[in-house]
Amino acid sequence: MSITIKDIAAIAGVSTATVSKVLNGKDKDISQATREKVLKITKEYNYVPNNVARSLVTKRTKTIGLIIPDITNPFFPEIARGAEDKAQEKGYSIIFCNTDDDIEKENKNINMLVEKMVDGIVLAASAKEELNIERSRYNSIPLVLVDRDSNLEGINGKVFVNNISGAYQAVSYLLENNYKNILFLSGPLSTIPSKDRLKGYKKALKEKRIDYNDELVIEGEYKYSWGYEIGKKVLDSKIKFDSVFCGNDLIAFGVMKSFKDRGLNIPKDIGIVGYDDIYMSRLVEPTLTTVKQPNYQMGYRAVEILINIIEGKEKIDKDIVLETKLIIRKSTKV
Amino acid sequence: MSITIKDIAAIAGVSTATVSKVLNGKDKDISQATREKVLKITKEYNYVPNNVARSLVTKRTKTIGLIIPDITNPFFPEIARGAEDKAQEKGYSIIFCNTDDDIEKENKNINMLVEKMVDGIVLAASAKEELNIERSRYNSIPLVLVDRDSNLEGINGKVFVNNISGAYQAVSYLLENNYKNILFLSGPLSTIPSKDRLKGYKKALKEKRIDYNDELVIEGEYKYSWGYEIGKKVLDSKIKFDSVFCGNDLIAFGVMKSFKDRGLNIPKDIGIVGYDDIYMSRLVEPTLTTVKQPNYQMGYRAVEILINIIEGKEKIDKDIVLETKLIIRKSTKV
DNA sequence: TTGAAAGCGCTAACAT
DNA sequence: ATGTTAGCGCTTTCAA
Repeated sequence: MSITIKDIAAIAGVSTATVSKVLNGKDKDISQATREKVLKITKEYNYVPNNVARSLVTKRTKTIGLIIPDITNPFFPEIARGAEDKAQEKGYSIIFCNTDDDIEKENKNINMLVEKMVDGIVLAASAKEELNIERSRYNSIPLVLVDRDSNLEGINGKVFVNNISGAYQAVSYLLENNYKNILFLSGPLSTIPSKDRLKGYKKALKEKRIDYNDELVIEGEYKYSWGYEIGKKVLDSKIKFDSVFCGNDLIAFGVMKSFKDRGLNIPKDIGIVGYDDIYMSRLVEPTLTTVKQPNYQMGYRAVEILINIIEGKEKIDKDIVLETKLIIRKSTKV
Repeated sequence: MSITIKDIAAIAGVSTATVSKVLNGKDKDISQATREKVLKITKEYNYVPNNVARSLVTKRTKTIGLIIPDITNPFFPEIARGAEDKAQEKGYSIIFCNTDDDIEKENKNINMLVEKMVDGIVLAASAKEELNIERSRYNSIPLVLVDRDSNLEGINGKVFVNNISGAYQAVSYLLENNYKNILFLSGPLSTIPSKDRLKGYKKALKEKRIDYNDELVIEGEYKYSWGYEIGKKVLDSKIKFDSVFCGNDLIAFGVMKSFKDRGLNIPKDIGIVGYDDIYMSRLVEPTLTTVKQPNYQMGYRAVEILINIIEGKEKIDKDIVLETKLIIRKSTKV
């Protein structure tokens, strides 16, 4: 098919070993003359190294697997981008797989990656906690978790974001700006991040010596539609509140819409804070105060750790917790 | 390290050829007994096939490269997802790379993919038209273009969307609903899709026997901020219009905001149509009438064609043009 | 400074 | 029904 190292060697009148050496920069003791000759032929014949052959002997594919639930969910592209940037920087490439939070797909993907001999895997685990592929199948390959925890064995690193302090920041800010009764519209409390946000909410209250009132915490879904419905309901109920902390931005948008429909003014009548800082948050009316997660950083750091492990620079397992940032906009009054 | 086909063969007391045959289902003439024996050992020892060794001999990596400008741009995740779904369906995996519309990165990525011996490449070309990596470097590997055209040589397939009819649909709809003077806020007219949308705009006018007035076409950027600024300007100008067709949804959001700031009612005073149907379009107030592009389909079909070429099922080069769909919401009156 | 040779783990004729 | 053998294209001792 295409030209190989053997052809180059023949043309140059040297051995394949020599060609390999100059091509890999292991040419300390190769004469300048042959080096140049080889390089010239290489160019001339448009030689393309075959990395699968190389991988077979070096046992390194220079590729890493990235498993996420769904690239279509606005939360993940930034993670993927961060991961790819770091990988590219280090000469690695990324195979990516979507799992749709489906354990079966997740296992299938892991298997495929292992068979493709990836050097490591970054996994944003499925929300379901039941996952339990026999880790023995791929025990030797480094695995770092991103965003979500998992009960998988043999995890070599974790990069999460501090959801407790994220919620804490948001709620404290509300409290400091004279909002007293903060409704918390949470996503499903089955996941750790959701639970942590609730913890942060409580922590902020406690610090300001405000009693926790569980009537003010409502569990729902991370969806616009739920925000919209619950917004109406809550207005019709006897629950007293002057502000809302939402589990994510979509819920916030939904709530906002339902409040505006009822003629309420945001932030004058009710303050609203979201979570995620998705692109839309700066476009809605009023613009949304929200908690920004360092998604790009998560992907980037995860791959960084992974490559360090792969290349033996990192000895011990490593856990990293990234901090969130409160983005203050117009849906809260100061 | 881990167990190989040779080990399995030794344990089972058969040859590697036999093991290979049963593992690959080429076992028509293998006795049931040995088949079972091999399979059992395979399970027992947790054998994982080494795909790089396999690829070296079969010359198939079962992986394809996906090159896009930026997964972080809301336009691309759907394409990526469609591509991955089709790939997975066919037992392929996807290596993905971001180019940031940077020719150099694009070339670097293509080279990397070629060296990794991918079976084919799906490319959403950079917006810049100058691209011209020597196609000879990877002449043999199938390449299909998605979304954007390119002057690359040796392209084996193209999957685009019909921007002419997309714009035509939008503008015709406006015209049919008694809007007379349609402002077209276009993105940069240097790209084919933008040019095509202008063509569609003109075509719709012509069909309704309305004279084209170039004062009503303004070229700008595909950004919220540009939409916002131009919206104000246009209101201050003497340009007469009763509706706006926007090059994309972001522009539409910007325009909408500037009009609402001036106390105009949408759609009563002015109708607005966007392009892309990004997630936000259904959340803004009023919800946005817009043109939906079949992005998922684009990715899906591109990989479908690519795999057909790879597997020799497709002989001739193939071009596909997908149709858009007008999503009617509340930013236009009926 | 260079080369011979072994081998990475697997597949695929071709024998038997 | 099973095994022998020759590679795939490359890297890497080790020897020259």
